[in-house]
Parts: sequence; structure tokens; C-alpha cells
Amino acid sequence: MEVETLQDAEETKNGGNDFEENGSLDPVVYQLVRVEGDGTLVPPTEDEVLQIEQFLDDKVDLPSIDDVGNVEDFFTNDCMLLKEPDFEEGYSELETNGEIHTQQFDADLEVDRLKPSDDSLDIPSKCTVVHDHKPDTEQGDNNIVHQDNASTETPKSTVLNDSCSAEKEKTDACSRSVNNSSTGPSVSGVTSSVPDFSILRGEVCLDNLTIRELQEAFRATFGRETTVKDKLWLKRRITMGLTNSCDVQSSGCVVKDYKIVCKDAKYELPTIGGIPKAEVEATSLVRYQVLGPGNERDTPSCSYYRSEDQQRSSNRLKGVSTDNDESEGTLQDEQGAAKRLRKPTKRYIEELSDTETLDSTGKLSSPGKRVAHGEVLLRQRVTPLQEVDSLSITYPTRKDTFGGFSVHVPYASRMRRGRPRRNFISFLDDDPPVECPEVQMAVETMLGKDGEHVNHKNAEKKGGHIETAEKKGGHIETADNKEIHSIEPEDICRTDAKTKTKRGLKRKHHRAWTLSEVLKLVDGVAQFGPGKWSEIRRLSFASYSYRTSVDLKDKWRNLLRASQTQLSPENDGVCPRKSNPSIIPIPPAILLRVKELAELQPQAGNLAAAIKFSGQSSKAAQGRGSSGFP
DNA sequence: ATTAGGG
DNA sequence: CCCTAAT
Repeated sequence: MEVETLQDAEETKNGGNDFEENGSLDPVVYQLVRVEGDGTLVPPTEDEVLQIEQFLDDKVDLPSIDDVGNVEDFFTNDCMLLKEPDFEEGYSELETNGEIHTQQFDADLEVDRLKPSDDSLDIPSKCTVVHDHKPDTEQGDNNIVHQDNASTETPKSTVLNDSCSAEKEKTDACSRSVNNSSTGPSVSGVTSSVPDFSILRGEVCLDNLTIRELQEAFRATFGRETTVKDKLWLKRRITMGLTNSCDVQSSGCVVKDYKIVCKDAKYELPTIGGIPKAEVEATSLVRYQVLGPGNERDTPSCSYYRSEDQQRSSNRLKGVSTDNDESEGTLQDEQGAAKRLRKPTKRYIEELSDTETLDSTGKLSSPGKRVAHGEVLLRQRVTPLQEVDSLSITYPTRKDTFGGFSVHVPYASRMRRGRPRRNFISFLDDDPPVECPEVQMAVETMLGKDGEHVNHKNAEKKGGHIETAEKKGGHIETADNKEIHSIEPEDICRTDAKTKTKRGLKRKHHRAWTLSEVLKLVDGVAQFGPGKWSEIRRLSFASYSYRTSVDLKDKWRNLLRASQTQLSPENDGVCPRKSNPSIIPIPPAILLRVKELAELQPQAGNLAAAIKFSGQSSKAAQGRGSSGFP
């Protein structure tokens, strides 16, 4: 599969910084397409969209323009270009060992990339991000010419040698657009060539390689560039990559058939806060294209590698010291892979497919959303929650999303990785002024944390607000979908069908049940009986406009389950689920009540009577102070 | 419009 | 949470 992300148009005039500050600018727009064997572009499959989407969600940091290249880089790259012969030697030497196709660098590859075909690249998958203006023939030509010039125009080449600070790969040079003064330091610098995997074949004694070769090997191993000049680090890193092991000596390593045959020796690598010094500056170069046999984890590989870089770079920029450099990369890799490999739920797919149809109108993602910069992303709603009731259980929690489920987790830092509601596309397209998201957020923060004790009035008021806002939004959306876009029939049908309902397919915002809500529910059940959910909702949940009777019913069901599971077998108090410290179990006291009520119900058809005459439950219900009544 | 249940 | 059949 080959997925390419084409950049529609780069409208960035000045650096990427201002679109960082005001996300509405959308300086870079990506479109997902699939590159067929014959080089034609076709819309992506849902799966592909999904993958990319997921990636974008996870690694929101799109490269800012200034991340990519600067004048210095170009000089550097030119230098490297000139060093080619030097490198070529070792390269071909290794080549003989390997059975991978010879791959040419520079212009040839550039052409390959631009004109994808079932050619020499014996590579399972490749992902590229290309700028629309990139394929301009003149640029390609320029590149080639440029290269030629370089190789003939030798003057400086002889001077610049391995000792030269420029340790970048010549491929960089060629792929840079020459006339980039006009286009600005565009992201087109991301063009890349195929790593030379042959370097990794057979027995590789990293010790014998030059820095350059090491870098190449690095690229072949990890699919990304590095400018690190630290041989030791490179070797180690490569070995780690090849052997999938963190336990690698920093030198004396021989990798044979992807296994380490380490001799010995050990030094400390020059690092900055656990990070290889050299690598600190190495991350500015963003490479999108990653292809790779060596890359076991499939498809999203490209993104994932790139993101690794970015993540790390951003970490560094923020001065976040990474605890363990060695394993960091690998670990992150695995984690990233794990996350990304996770199979999407049916519903998620559906939602996405919906998005996809909208995407065909132009944009897949809005950088405004995707490009979440630290501050934005890290901002989390921390809501110290005070639960004061007869149970006197206090849990400082904050609302969070965990694996798709919102839960209250103990006060602890964790990034919120919510994905933008897919509606935001329509919002963007048609009705920017709609302030639903904000309103919702606001309300969420107010209500999400149990507005109960805090401010009933406010909560109520806000709640009302929400509803109107939502309805309004929904209206607008459906209308727009119908009238403005001429979307696929299916879509129209859907919206048509759902038109009556507010906002077509939008999923209700997940709201974790708070303790107090649970209590209210329990009380409500105690008083009105299970099944009287509309009643309970009306009376006990007047201030929680977002809890429908169905919600109550569902929650009750869950509570019942919990009470049975979590209570009866006496599970040592340990949550049946993996003792996830961030999930606060429902206090046994509540579960007990639930259980009582549950046992109580089936017998007594008339609940009110049951309550009245059941000493325990009445006591419990009253003890709680009839919290549910406004 | 509500409920009950399955997903 | 969502969806739907059954009330």
C-alpha cells in the first residue's frame, strides 16, 4: 500500500509561527491520497484514512515550517553532495553482500518518488508527504541539474571532507528545492530517498563504518535521518534497532543477521540529560518518507518514525528530560506501534468513514486542530472533586479520557487526547461562528466536575445553554450538509434520516459518571424504583441535562454488574480489571446499596412500599439526605 | 415517549 | 454510549 499525503497548497508566507499562535490560519493542508501502481492518485480507503487520522490524532505536531530547513542546511547539504564518491565506495562494497536492489540516490530517487511505479523498489509500503508544488518538473530538473553541477563543479568538494561538519546525506541536498527562496523554506525538504537497507545485510561490523555509513545505516534501520556524528551513539543506536534490543554495548558491536555479536568495550556517550548531544540539533530535519523492510510494524510506520523524531525534539525543546535515553526510542516505538495497531472500534470506523466523505471536499485535517502545541494539548481540565456526602468519600479526580472511555482519574497529569468531533469540519467549512465546542467545553468543565455542590444554578443555567447550543449546532450542520455540500448520496440519506434528531451522527460527548451522580441515581432508584428512569431523571437529575433516562438505565445496569462482580466474590478489594491505579472504583458502600436495591426490586413490585418497610434501604435512602430533590 | 436489552 | 424493538 502506498499512501501519500499531498499538500494542497502552502499558503504560508511567513514562518510557521503565526499559525501556531492562531490555529485558524491553516497554513498547511494535507490531503490523503493513495498512489496506485501506475502512479495515479486515488482517494484513500477508509482504512488508510483511519490510520492517518489516528496518527494525526496521536502525534499532532505537524512540522512547523521552520522545522524543516534553513539556509544553513542547504549549504550543508551541498557539501554532502560533493562528498559522494567517498561514500559511494563503502556503499557499493556493502552492496555486494546484500541482495536488496541497488538503489540510487539523488535525482534518480527523486524521480522515482515523484513517479511512483511498480519499479525497483521492493518495498512493502511507503508513505510520503509531498507538496503539491513539489512535483513541478522544473524543480525536479533543477534538482538534477543541481546535482550535476555539484559533481562537476568540484572546487569545494575536495576541501570538505569527512571532518567537515556537514554530515548530512547527499540525498538531502538533492531533494531540497533549489529555488526555495521563492517558496520559502518549504516543507518540501522532506523529500527523501530510500534508505539503503543493504547496509544492514549480513554481518555488519559497525565499528568499521564511517560516520556517514553509520548514518546511512541508521536511516536504513530507523527510517529516519540523523545528523548525529557520534559514532558510538550511532553504532549503539543502530545495533539496538537491528537487534531490537536495548541492551547494547556502545561499541565493539557486530550485528550478524540481526543479532548482536558484541565484543566488548563500553564508554559513556556524551549526552545532554540523557540525550545524545549531537542528536539535539539533529531533529530539525523532518523526513516523512519511511520505507522499510526493516520495519516490521506495518503501515503507519512512516508517521510513527517521524513522530518519534518530533516527539523527542519537542521534548528536548521543552527541556523535558527523558528518563532513559537508551530505551526511549525503542520503547516509544513499541508503544507507538501498540497504540497505532490497536484495532478501531466499529463505531469509530463508521464515524471515520463519515468524515472521509466530507474529506473529499478538500481537507482531511485541520492543522488548527491537529497541530496541537504543547500548551494546548497539555492543558487539561483538572477538577478537584469534592464528594461530601453521608459516605464521606472524597476523591480528588479529574475527568479524563482513557482508551476512549472517559473516567475520573486521580489527580495526575495526563495528556488529553481527545479527537476533534468530526463535526468540526462542518463548523469550519460553513459556520465558524458556531461556538458549540467552546460552550460545551465550558459547560463540561463546570458540570463535569459535579456541579452539584458547587453551583446548582450555574449548572442548570449552563445546562440549558448546552442544549440550545447543541440543537442549534445540529440544525446548522444538517442543513449545511444537505444544502451546501453535495455529498455522497449515502451521506445525504443519513442526514436525512437523522435530520429529525439533532446533529446527525454526532456522538454524545462522553461524560464520566461522577460519584455524586451515581449517588443520585441510586437514591433515585431507591425512591422511585428501577425502571422509572424518566422519573428519576426529571427529579433527581434536573440539573444534569446531559443525562438521559437511557443513560440512567445504562448506568444502573453497570452498577448492578459492578456490584455483583466486584462485591460478591470478595475480590480482595482489588478491581477485577487490571489494577489500574487511575481508575477509581466505585465505593463499595455504593455498590452495596445497589446490590440491596437490586435484590429488593424483583420481589417487591411496588417499590415505594418496599422502601418504606425495608429498614435498611429506607435508612440508607434517608441517610443520604435525599440529595436528588431540587 | 419510555423501557429493556443487545452491541 | 448507541441503537432498536417493544411497549
